[in-house]
Order: sequence, then structure tokens, then C-alpha cells
Amino acid sequence: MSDPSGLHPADWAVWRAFSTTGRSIDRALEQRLQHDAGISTADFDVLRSLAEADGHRLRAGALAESIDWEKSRISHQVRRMAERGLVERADCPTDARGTWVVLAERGADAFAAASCGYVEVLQRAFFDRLDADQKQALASMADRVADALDRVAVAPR
Amino acid sequence: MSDPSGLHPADWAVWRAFSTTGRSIDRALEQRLQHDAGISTADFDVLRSLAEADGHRLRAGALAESIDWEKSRISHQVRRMAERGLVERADCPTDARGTWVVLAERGADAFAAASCGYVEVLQRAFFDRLDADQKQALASMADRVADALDRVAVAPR
DNA sequence: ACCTCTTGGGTGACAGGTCAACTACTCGGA
DNA sequence: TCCGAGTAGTTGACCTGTCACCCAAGAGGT
Repeated sequence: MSDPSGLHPADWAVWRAFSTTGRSIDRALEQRLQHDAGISTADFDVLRSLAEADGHRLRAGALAESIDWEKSRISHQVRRMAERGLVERADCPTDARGTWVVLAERGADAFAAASCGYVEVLQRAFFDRLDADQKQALASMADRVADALDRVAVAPR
Repeated sequence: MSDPSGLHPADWAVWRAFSTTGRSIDRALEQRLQHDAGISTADFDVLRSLAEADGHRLRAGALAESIDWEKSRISHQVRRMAERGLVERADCPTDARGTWVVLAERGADAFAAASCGYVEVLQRAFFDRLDADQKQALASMADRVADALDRVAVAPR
């Protein structure tokens, strides 16, 4: 609830606010997607990436990279989505190790049913509440944090 | 990757930045906790809450409320932590339905080993990178979003 | 041709989380 | 006293994500 040690209490409150806000929006998106199209945010991320891709298809690795997932996560997720008919797998003719993941018709339908509500939640819960300065502050914060994390990660102690 | 539909591209980038930043920090904290004390962030949240409580103990429900978890999540988590000796359960004398969750010695040790690194990651990755204006922007954003989410939640369509 | 290194991807075991029951107890009447 | 409603917590089924490991196939040197 409060300061665990040696941290400015006001800073601590900022961190709490930041992290709970993210989770709250995620929950709202999750519920809306489930309600509108019966899919999860994980499903949605995959469908969006495929829908935007050339020919509605991506190699498994490219898909993983585009949404910053581990390859095994992609593999499990694609299997489950294929079982539900949202995507299809296809062998890659030029590299026998590779797999194409292809948007299936049901997947395209689900994406179409989902994206409007997704954007609406984001718009109403997030963007409508931010003025230009705040958006700017968020963007520059993200840059600086990403930058700092690189260093924290390589210097763990 | 890019705009899914009808959203200002710049806004979309802000959302991406916001949500990936949160996840990146979470990952960094998770790794650091694992490295320093062999615990997860879920473990840490529970330990912190207990460490701050009177007598290093809380009723399961109060614990759940203090970290905004569902009661079943608490129950599972406490069982696993008890198996590892981080916490102990105790019957409640005044209400036979209740359970006290008590910080065990190993849990206190793990918390002590973990909290310094936790704060350090947060400090270096997050607070050091924000100036006062940005912190202010984050805090007010969180307020407004929380406010908006209440309305989005009750008006799903 | 052969051998090794790397790469693309899949798998199984496991930890974590949610949901929906279910148990056991408390409390406030009639 | 008894009964119904609400409360505290647990449990089991199920889904998601991670980790470690595996395998098959390309790439490049000899």
C-alpha cells in the first residue's frame, strides 16, 4: 500500500497510479473484446498483426517479433486459435522449417467485430482524457524508460 | 504495429508506448526479484503487504483488498507461499471462518533481500527519468482514466 | 559429400490467474 | 430456537504464459 523503503512517498504513489491504470485499461479492453467478438486481447493482437500483413499472412517468427512475444508463446497461441478456426497454418515452400500463419475467415470476422469496440474503449478511457501535453509527456517518458531499462538489464547488480 | 482503424496514428503510438513501457518495467522488476530473492512480483506484493501490517499478519480478505486481488487468487497464492515457508496460516479465534496470513521468517528474509533491488530498479528505470512535470502528468492521467473507466464499464455498448 | 553451427519452430511440464461452485460459519430476525 | 441470508475462504477445472529442451532443416566451410 505504501512505501516499501527509501523511496519518495509521492513517487511511490505515481508508480502505483501508473501501474494500476495500465491494468485497468487492459481489463476493460479484455471485457469489451470478449463481449463483442468472444476473443481475448492475445487473440486480438495476433489477428491485428495478421490483418495488417501482406496477404493476411506472416511467418511465425515475424508474427512473434511484430507483437514482441516469445516464439513458444506464438506457437501455443496459434495452435489454440487454429483449433477455433481463427487462423490456419501453412507450410513454407522456400524454407521447410518455416510456418506461415494465415488469417482465416472466422478470424477476419472476429477482428472486424472487435476492432470498433476496442478503439472506442481506448478512445473514451484514454485519449479523450488526455490533452496534448499529457500525451507528449507519456511519449517522452516511454522513450526515456526504454532507454534506461537497457542499462538496468545489463547491469543487474 | 500500426493503427487498427479510425484512431489517430499519433494516439496509437502513445498507447503502444504506454502499454509496452509498463510491461517492460514489470519484466525488469520480475527478473530482479527472482535474481535477488527467488521470488515473483506476486510473492513480493504479498510479502510487502504483510511486512507493513500490524504484527506482520493480515486476514486473507484484508490482504486481498490491500493489493486489489480476488479472494481465490489470494488463497492459491498463500497456499503456494506456505508450501515454500514464506508465510504461515493461522486460525482466527474471533471468527472461525477467518484465516490469518502471517509473515514467516523466511518470508521476512526474502522481503529484506528483495526490496532494495526492487526500489533500485524502479528508481533507475522510472523515477530518475521523469521530471516533476511528467510525474504530475502521469498522476493526473491516472485520475482521469480511472474516472472514465467507471463510465465505460457500466455502459458497454 | 560431410560436418558443424545456427535458425525456425514445436512440445511438455509447470506456475500463475479466473471462474464457478462449495463448505462452514455468522448474524439478524420471527 | 430455528431458519434464511450474507460472509470468509477453499477448491477444482480450465486457460495462459514461461522455461527448458527437442528436432529438423538451412548455411557455410573443408
